Amino acid sequence: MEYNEAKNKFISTWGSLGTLWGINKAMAQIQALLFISTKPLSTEEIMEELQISRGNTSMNVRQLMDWGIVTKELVPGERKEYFTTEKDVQELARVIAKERSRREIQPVIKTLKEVCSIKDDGTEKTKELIKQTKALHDLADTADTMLNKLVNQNQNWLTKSLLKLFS
Amino acid sequence: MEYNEAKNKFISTWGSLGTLWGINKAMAQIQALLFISTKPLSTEEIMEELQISRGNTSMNVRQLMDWGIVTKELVPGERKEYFTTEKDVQELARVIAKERSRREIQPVIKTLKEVCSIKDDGTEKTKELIKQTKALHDLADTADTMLNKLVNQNQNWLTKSLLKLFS
DNA sequence: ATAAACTTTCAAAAATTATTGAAAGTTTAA
DNA sequence: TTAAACTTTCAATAATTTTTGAAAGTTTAT
Repeated sequence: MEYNEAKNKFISTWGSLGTLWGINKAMAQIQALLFISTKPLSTEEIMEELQISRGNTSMNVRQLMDWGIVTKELVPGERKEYFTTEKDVQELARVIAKERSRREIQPVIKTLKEVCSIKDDGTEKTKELIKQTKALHDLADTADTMLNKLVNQNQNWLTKSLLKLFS
Repeated sequence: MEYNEAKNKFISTWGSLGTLWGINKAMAQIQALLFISTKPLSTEEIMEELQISRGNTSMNVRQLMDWGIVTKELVPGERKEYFTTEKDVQELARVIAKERSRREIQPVIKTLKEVCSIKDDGTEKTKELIKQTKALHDLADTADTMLNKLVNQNQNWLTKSLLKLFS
C-alpha cells in the first residue's frame, strides 16, 4: 500500500465513522483530510481532493469551526482562507466528547429526569416507568460524567496506564 | 405530566437517541416500549402502540433479537409470539457496548492499523500520515478496550463509586 | 391434507438527509 | 467608487434510509 491508497483509505474510513460521533460524511472527510495534511488547505484544495462542491465545503468547514476543531489560518499576502484542524488526538477527543455531551446526551438526561419524576399514582405501569427511566437516567448521567472527567484529564491518560485500574 | 405523556416523551426521546448507539428510530422505540412494559408484548400490540406497519415491526424486532437485547417469550396456549427486552440497564449497556465495538469500532481500528503501517518513504506527507493515524489508532484502541472493561465489570460500577477515581 | 393464524420478505413508495451550483453577499485593492 | 476575488446562502436535486403492505412462507390444530 503506498501513500495515495493509504490516504484514501483513511479518509473514507474516517468519513464513514462520522455517524459514530454524530456528524455527516463530508464533514468527517474534511476533518480527516486536514488531519493528515502537512499544511493548511484552501477551499479550492479541499473541493479538489474530496471532489465535493463549493457550497458543501463551505457549510461543512463552518460546522467544523463551530465544533471548535477547525480554525481559519490567514496566509500573509493571500486573499483566500486556509484551514487547519486540531492535530492533537487527545484534544480532539476532549472537544468531541464535550460537544456530543452538550448537544445530545445532556438533553436526553434532562428528559429522563423529567419522565422519572412524574407523580407515582400507584399503578404498576407507572411504577415500572419511573423505575426504568430512573435507572437509565442514573446510568446515562454517570457515564456522561465519567466520560467528561476521563477526557478532561490534561495528563496523558494513555501513558499513565489508567487501564490497569480496570484489568 | 401524567403517565401517557411521560411514556410518549420517553419513547420518542429514546427513539431519537437511537442514532447515538447506531440503530434506527423504530428499533429504538420498540426497545423503549418493551423496556417500560410490565408484560411481554405481541407484534400487534407493538404495531398499535407505535403506529408502525407489520413489516417494520417484524424486521426491527428481529434486529433487536440479533443484538441480543430482545427475546421471544412463549405464552402457553397462545400462537402469537411475545417479546421482552433486557430490563437491567447495566446488562443493556454491556451488550450495546460490545455490539458497537464489534460492528463498528473494531473494523475502524483494523483499518487505522493498516494505514499507519505503510512503508515510510521518507517524504513529509507520508511521515505525517503515519504519525497521525498511529495516534488515532492508539487512542481508539485504548478507548475501546477501556469501554469494554468498564462495562464488563460485573460488579456494579455505579454503586462502587468508581467516579471517585476521576474526581 | 386443509385452513386458519401467524411471521417474514422485499419491491415500491415515502421520508429524510446530503449535495449542488448559481445568485447574492462580502471584503479588499486600487 | 468599482471590480475582482473570494465566501455564503438556499432552493432545487440527488442520494440514502426507512417504511409500507401485500404476497409468500411457516406453523399448528383438526
